[in-house]
Amino acid sequence: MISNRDESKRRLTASGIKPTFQRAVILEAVRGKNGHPAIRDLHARLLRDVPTLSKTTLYSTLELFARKGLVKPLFIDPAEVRYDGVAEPHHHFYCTACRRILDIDIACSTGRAGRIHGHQVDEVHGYFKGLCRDCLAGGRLSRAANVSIHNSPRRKPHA
Amino acid sequence: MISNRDESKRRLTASGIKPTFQRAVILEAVRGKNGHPAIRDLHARLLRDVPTLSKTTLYSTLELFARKGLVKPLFIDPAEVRYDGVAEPHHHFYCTACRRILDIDIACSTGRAGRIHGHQVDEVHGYFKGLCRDCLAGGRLSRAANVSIHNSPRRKPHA
DNA sequence: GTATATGCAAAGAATTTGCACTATG
DNA sequence: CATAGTGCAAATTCTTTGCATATAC
Repeated sequence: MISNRDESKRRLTASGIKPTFQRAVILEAVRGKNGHPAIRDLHARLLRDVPTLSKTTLYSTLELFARKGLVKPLFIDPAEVRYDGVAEPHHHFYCTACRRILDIDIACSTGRAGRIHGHQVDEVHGYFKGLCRDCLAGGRLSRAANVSIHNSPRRKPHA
Repeated sequence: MISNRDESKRRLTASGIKPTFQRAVILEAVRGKNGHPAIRDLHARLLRDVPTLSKTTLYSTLELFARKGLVKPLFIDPAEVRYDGVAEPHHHFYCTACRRILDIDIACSTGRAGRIHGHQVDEVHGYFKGLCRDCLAGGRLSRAANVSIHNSPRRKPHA
């Protein structure tokens, strides 16, 4: 859709980022459905539209976006960094079965909390882990859940 | 101290773990001062006492401990997994300058929250990030803080 | 046109795995 | 003794880096 692409470019310009084709595509993807993707997900997904897109570009672009506040990296998945296209502070639920990350809409300490115990708090992350309701209900949406780094699944080597 | 070592062995036995020498040493270290160590920290620290201790053993032992509930892995440091020797639920502060992890003593959603939005919550992690009060006061305790994975420092390759 | 972005290939680090050796009960 | 734990070495994956090419303004 032209509108999404243009919307992304506008957003990039507004953040002081030169709106290249790749950046617009990437921003669009991080903000789109299938939220909270990992670099690998983005790479696999976008390769269809942009066959030359490299992981190098994904890494550098997402770092740039994070630096400019357009996306937030999440360290909730023990296997890899996931990216949140919604910059407004909110909490997250990580399903240890299907590995999806879902937004949690509770207000507890969500904002910049200022100071705690004398420490200057710049970020607050509420990470909830367990089984999402879809997996509880039968898990037909489940992806492979190879267990590895303790208590949490991790993608197994493709050995 | 013999008592700490014995205390660790007792703790291992109580958790149904065969109390080997290495395991006692490792448990002692995770629970001791310099809390929330990474595998690398433990390896460097323990090599003095147990020169043959391998990272393989550290990985497998800590996974075992986590499975038995003796320690909790923390994914707050973007660079590596850190381990908490205190299994009771509590929150954490990560200093982006000195990379220390400090316990945060607030009650917000600390316990097993049961259900949220229909999801079964098994774990709750409150991760606060910013500058600790020591670093704010001058940072003489600071370790090297090589920036990498966006907004948070990561140990640089030893290139 | 010139600075910046992109992408390929290779390096670097954390983590996992296979197998031989060793210590525990 | 027999089982289970330990450790070395190699493999795997994520992430970073160097440099040559291509693109945006």
